[in-house]
Amino acid sequence: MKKNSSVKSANVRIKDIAVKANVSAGTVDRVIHNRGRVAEDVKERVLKIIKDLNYEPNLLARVLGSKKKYYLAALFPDHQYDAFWLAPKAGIEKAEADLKQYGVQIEQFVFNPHDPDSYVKQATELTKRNPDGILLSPIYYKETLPFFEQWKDNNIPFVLFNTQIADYDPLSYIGQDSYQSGLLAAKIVHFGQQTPCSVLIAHIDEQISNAQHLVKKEQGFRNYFLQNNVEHQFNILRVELQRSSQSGFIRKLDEIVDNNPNLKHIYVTTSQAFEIAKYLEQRKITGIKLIGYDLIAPNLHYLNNDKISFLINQNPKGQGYWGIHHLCDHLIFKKEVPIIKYLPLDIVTKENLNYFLDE
Amino acid sequence: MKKNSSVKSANVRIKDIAVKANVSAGTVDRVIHNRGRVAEDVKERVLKIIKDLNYEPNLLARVLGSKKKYYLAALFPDHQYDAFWLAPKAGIEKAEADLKQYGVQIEQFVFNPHDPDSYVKQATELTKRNPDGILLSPIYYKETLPFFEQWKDNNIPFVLFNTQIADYDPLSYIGQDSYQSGLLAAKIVHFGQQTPCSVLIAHIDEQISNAQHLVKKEQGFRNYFLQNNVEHQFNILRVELQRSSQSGFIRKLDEIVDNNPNLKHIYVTTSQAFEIAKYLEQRKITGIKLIGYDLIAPNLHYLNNDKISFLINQNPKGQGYWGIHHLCDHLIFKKEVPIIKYLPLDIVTKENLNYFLDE
DNA sequence: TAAATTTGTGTGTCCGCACACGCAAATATT
DNA sequence: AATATTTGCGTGTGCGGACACACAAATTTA
Repeated sequence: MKKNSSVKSANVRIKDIAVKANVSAGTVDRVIHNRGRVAEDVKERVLKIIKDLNYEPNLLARVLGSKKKYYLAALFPDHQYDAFWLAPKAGIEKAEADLKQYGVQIEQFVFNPHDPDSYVKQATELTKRNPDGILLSPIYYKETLPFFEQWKDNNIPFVLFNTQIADYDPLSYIGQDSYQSGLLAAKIVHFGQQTPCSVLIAHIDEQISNAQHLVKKEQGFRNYFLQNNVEHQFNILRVELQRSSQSGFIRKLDEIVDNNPNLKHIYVTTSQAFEIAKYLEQRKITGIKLIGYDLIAPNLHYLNNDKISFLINQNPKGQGYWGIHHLCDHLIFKKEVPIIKYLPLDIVTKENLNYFLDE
Repeated sequence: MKKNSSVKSANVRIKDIAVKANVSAGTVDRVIHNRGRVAEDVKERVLKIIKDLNYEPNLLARVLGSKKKYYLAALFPDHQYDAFWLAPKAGIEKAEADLKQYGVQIEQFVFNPHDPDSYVKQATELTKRNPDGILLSPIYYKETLPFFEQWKDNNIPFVLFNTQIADYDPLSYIGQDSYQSGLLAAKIVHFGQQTPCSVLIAHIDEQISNAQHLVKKEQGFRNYFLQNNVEHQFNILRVELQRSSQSGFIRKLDEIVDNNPNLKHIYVTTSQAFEIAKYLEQRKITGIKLIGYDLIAPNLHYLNNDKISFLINQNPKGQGYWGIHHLCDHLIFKKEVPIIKYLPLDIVTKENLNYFLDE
């Protein structure tokens, strides 16, 4: 019974529906696509049969028959400024290759992540192209909103990744759960530390004010100790560092290290853990364990060195890949798309690094 | 230049080749499929043009046009005996849904993992069905070889997962890198332990003799300490336990615990970490940290309890999923398939568990 | 040398769907 | 009442490729 219905459903064609409804294929087609020009009673009859027979259109034939091309646009920072962005780019390109057969073509718009004007300029350019769908990492909140509004008016679906902005309901958000990753980092620290000690949270190279995700990471990190009733064992410090000021960077660290002989762990909330590793190496400090983010080359160097214990990774390649796929699921395959998709928080260490490097 | 060639290649059709070669589409078709009946010089001319134009067949049209159906078979243990197998099963079914459009249909053959006869029986049944491709977890070495031979003779590609047998070169192997996962477990133990202590390796419910992967896990685990020159800090014990003998199970553990007051970590090489957790809970022993494998329900219970610190997971759902995909890449899409594909070794803890549960 | 095969090639139909077009009947406009 | 428009429906072609078939020319066989 059950078996038959599911097996059969794969083979129901428009023609079958037409026969059963005593109309022509064209009429069924008009019903399916809501093109009008169908008598109300006939329409309902057809609709009922479609439902009864569990009709599922053959996507291959659909795509082949409609010669429609889909132009998608992707907006994200130039990897020249931050190697992190190589990964989403690769994911986007992989998705493009996967979906080429379906008439998908993607144009990339990259901008300087330190320059809002560059962002706006690229977003404007992108909008002019009037793509069928947009994938973007909206790192500038204020600057982004007008574009959201415009896209919404033009009915262009857009998917966000890496940075979330909930206004103007995007089709979907793909990315990191910053709070949770803070919790996770704390768990690792806790596991690695039985005796009381100091722990430093280091925010590097981003203005906290403009980076909500750093705040959330810190909250998650701190809350872990509270939730597990071990806050008395951990003296939590924090610091904001800028790489641009080399001397300030070192001075601040020196001060912290000198004043906290019991410092055992540093949690770097950005991808710049390698800067701390470099510092520790230069100062010949051992016994401080490092946890950071992102599998970029300088981090990997220190991970393989055992100077960095763990890197937390949230599949940046997958973010690009799934972002494009979500757009296509919506546009081409008319599938439901989850409003939010968090990719797994991977704990990466020297011993399992390999598996995360390619795919 | 480069740009043009890649953009254009998407649109080369058989017809275009035919025109350029001054032959009909049928002839080009015969060349492409090596159906013979083409003059040698014409064949070479066509082949050259195909290459020059960078022709890539439109897969959608291909699948649509050839009404060929692909019957695949999957052979793996019944999840009734070990919940682990629910995951590969789910992956296989997901792949089936993905590939249904391409005419793929999969039949599952499940067996009792404790009974070689059951394995052989199902494998025989499967072979009778003469599928176009086979995905299997060949947990019985000796019993498997004759089937490999038979399939090889019949030119039926087969993909292995979870358990590797290199003889008779399968199309591909997908699964775990046991040695590496042993290393990883040791890394975690090492990170969590600054002072000298005892560590127990527990093999539960499998005869070591028949389970090469357990041996490899143990090797990896031990070698970590050697490679990092910390073997003197860790007193490594080992034990083989059988759940079938409840009293023996407890007696052996009691003995070890009593004789090793400094025991701080237990590494369970199978999915039965929960049994140890249960034991520790009953004996009200705290201060011993547990690392195990696989996200099965009883393990998750103790993971959420903080009785198990970490579970190592090698995406069992993905194993089923990718296994089927590899078969189809080979059979349908004529793509190169990697001979070996290790899925990421995930370190799972209470704090990132959610991400690994569905996808 | 005539008949039977074997090459080599082109043509046509189908796969399931999208979409344009054609056309009669019903309805609206003047 | 004659004409114009709209509604409701069917037909036909194309998407790119697979495959069956037809058929002339080249070869083989008798």
